[in-house]
Amino acid sequence: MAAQAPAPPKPRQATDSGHRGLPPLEADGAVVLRFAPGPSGPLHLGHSRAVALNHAYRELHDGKLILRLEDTNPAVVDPAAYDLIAADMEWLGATPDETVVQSDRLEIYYGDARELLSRGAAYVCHCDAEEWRELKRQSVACPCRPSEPAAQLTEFEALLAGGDGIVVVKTDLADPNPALRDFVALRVAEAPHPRQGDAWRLWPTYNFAVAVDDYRLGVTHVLRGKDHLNNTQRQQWVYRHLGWDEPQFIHYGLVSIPDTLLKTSTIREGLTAGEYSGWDDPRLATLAALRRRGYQPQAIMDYWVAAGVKEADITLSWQNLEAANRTLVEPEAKRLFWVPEPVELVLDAPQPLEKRAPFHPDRDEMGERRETVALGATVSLPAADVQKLAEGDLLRLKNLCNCRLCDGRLEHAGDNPVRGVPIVQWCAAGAPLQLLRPDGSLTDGIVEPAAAELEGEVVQFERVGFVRLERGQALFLHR
RNA sequence: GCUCCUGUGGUGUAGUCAGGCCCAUCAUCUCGGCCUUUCGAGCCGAGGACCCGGAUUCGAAUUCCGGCGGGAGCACCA
Repeated sequence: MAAQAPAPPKPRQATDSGHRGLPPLEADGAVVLRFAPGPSGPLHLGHSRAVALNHAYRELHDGKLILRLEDTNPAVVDPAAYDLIAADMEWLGATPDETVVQSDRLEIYYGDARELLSRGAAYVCHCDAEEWRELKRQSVACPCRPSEPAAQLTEFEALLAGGDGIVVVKTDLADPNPALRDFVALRVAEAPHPRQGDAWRLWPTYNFAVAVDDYRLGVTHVLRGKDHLNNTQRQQWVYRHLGWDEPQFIHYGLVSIPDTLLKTSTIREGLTAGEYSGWDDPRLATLAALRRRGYQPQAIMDYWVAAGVKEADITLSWQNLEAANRTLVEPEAKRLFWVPEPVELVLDAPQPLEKRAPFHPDRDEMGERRETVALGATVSLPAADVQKLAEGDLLRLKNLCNCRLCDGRLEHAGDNPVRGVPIVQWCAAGAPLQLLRPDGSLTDGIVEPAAAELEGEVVQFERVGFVRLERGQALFLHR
């Protein structure tokens, strides 16, 4: 007999114990969580919320976190994604305790499908897809639905061997919510699977595979976005049909991430069209791109924990995420002079001058950059700063000397800082270095020699912002 | 169209279940000041919110009713 309609997912109980951070889960034993992406590409900022929340709860309850790769649609599997996703999780500090791959588990789904069929809780359907949907819309059973379990099981074995058809989980056709009436559990996909070749032709759909796996892997808490609210109710039908105890379902609101392309399939299109240099193109919000620009995983994780698990939809604030990252990066970042759109001026000084500039203004132990500026040397200054200067104006070359703009040259005007005089970064020696911003724009500039030793590091270009140095270019992180 | 979720300053969040301790918390943000040889950091100060309307109550962000707004699902995708 078919089960009763499951109750809608219970709202999360607020059991905040007073301390900051996430409210503890209701749990009377071990806590098992899972992060379950489809391997269609590497992870992006949107995915990181699920990773962060599941990981935070694993830590809070000393539980277990499973990475489950949901690759039951051969058409959208990227073979490279399995490793990329694992690497992204590791970078975030959320290494899974266990990894399972759905395409390795087809026999398990078949077993539970047979059980559903034998209980009269599912049926094999050969109707035309359009007609079947239309009948559902009208709350009418299709002709395949009523036949006996024994006949259904025979149909199922036939379907495994060949032919067309689907396996459908019975729900309540009269459910007022059209999204909840009978859903497909298995369907035929003849395309070869990147990992399994043509070993299988009958593949489970998302809802069926998720229900089976969450139960069989012992998941106690299903933590995911609100967009799965209906899926939860569909999956609950499987639990009821098979007499399984349900995990606790928790849904957090949708996140909208402004000014950002997150859809993996769209990114992939841009990639094949040559629009992006790779998954880590700094214009993207993949974790690979953020990592490359110098984002610290902890900033991302902390951001999501602070956002919590409310069901209200939220908007990500880049400003706030940047602030979280800045507090992490600021104490460690060495300071460097980088001169954007440089203008060269001869510096007239009575003798060679020596620059002594600390790598960090608040941390002497990080050392300093020293450089001698020869007599009659040319220094580069930011064009924007030079333009603001009137003839005869006083200017301080940071960590070097004061000078005055006279006749297109800089005249030395004392060594000690003078209050109220604008202070600018400059370069005498130095190498050309372009700054690439997340909007894709490139700015030419010159960086001081000390940069050569700092490739790969997050540094601060004084008066410009934090950047990560690569060979031949700098990637803008944020102010 | 049907079904469901949700609404506290610019952003996120605490408080909402058990109405008064909330002229509302914290962070970020914005503005001003101090400090600083960076427009970074730090310190000090200020600014800014309970979607709207009724009802219940001595008292409502918190309860009830009605609006309005935002979002999602209705795939042989995940």
